Amino acid sequence: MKKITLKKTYRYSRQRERLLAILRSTENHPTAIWLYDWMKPEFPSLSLGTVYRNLAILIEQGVVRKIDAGSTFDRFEAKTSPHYHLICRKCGTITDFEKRFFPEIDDEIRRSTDFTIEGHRIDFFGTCADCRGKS
Amino acid sequence: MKKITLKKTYRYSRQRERLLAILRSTENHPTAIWLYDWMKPEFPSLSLGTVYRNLAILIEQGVVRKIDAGSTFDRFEAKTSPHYHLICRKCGTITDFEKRFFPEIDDEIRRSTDFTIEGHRIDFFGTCADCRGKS
DNA sequence: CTACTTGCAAACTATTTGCGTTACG
DNA sequence: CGTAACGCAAATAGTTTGCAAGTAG
Repeated sequence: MKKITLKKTYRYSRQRERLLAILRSTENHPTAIWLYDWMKPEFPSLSLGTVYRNLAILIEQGVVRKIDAGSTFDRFEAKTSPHYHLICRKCGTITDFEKRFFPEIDDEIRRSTDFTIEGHRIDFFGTCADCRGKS
Repeated sequence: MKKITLKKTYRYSRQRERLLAILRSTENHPTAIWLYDWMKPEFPSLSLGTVYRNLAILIEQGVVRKIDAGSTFDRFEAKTSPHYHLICRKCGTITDFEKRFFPEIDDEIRRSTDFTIEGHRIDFFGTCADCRGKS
């Protein structure tokens, strides 16, 4: 009696296509407004609501991920390979760290808890090279 | 020419003392309102602003930590030993996972980046035992 | 005494939503 | 054509803040 995950279909939208393209082409981990400002010249009548609605859809599709970095606002990234984040406490910059040292970590936890683990996140907090110099 | 970390002193407050005591005595990872509701009987004129202000102070003192669990609201915990979180995607419950499998992880990253690492967090996402049964 | 903390209420801000219009399929 | 997606603006919701009054040191 297992429930089949229903595969919702979404209609094509130029705005959403562009949104994903931008997310995929940037090294940043943009906020909603950053994305909005970036798209605005191309879509003069774009609204923030549309950005948020499409981000939600892309997240549901599993191609975009929301990041909680302790800020008051959300950041987003196009989901690619698993990676970790280096979050600077001074300037808030998030840098990806591609190499995976601990691919076996999920299994390790699975063995010792009664929790169905789908994935994990590892974030490192500290000071980035740029900020270290500053007083 | 290194800047000395200034040690700000805080005046005693019954509300703050109680707040910390509650945070330390609970297994939950409470929200601000949960704490507010819990304290209200003892401090009938308590305001939410006071809860938030004191949480900020306790965080600055390093005895309380804010948790980003993907919700729209913040959760808090009294900082004790380092541990990981199991976050249930269905009910939002956060369970502590005390055992540390990877104490050496910070050093491992330090060796390969130009980032001053102060600490890290590891959160696991999935479904808790209670929610697994539900359709 | 004096200045940190509180309670109250108003302000803020990021995000969400209702509604009439546009446009994909 | 039917209905998902849009733009717009108003609504939410969690958190922060200004100010007058209370209180620790």
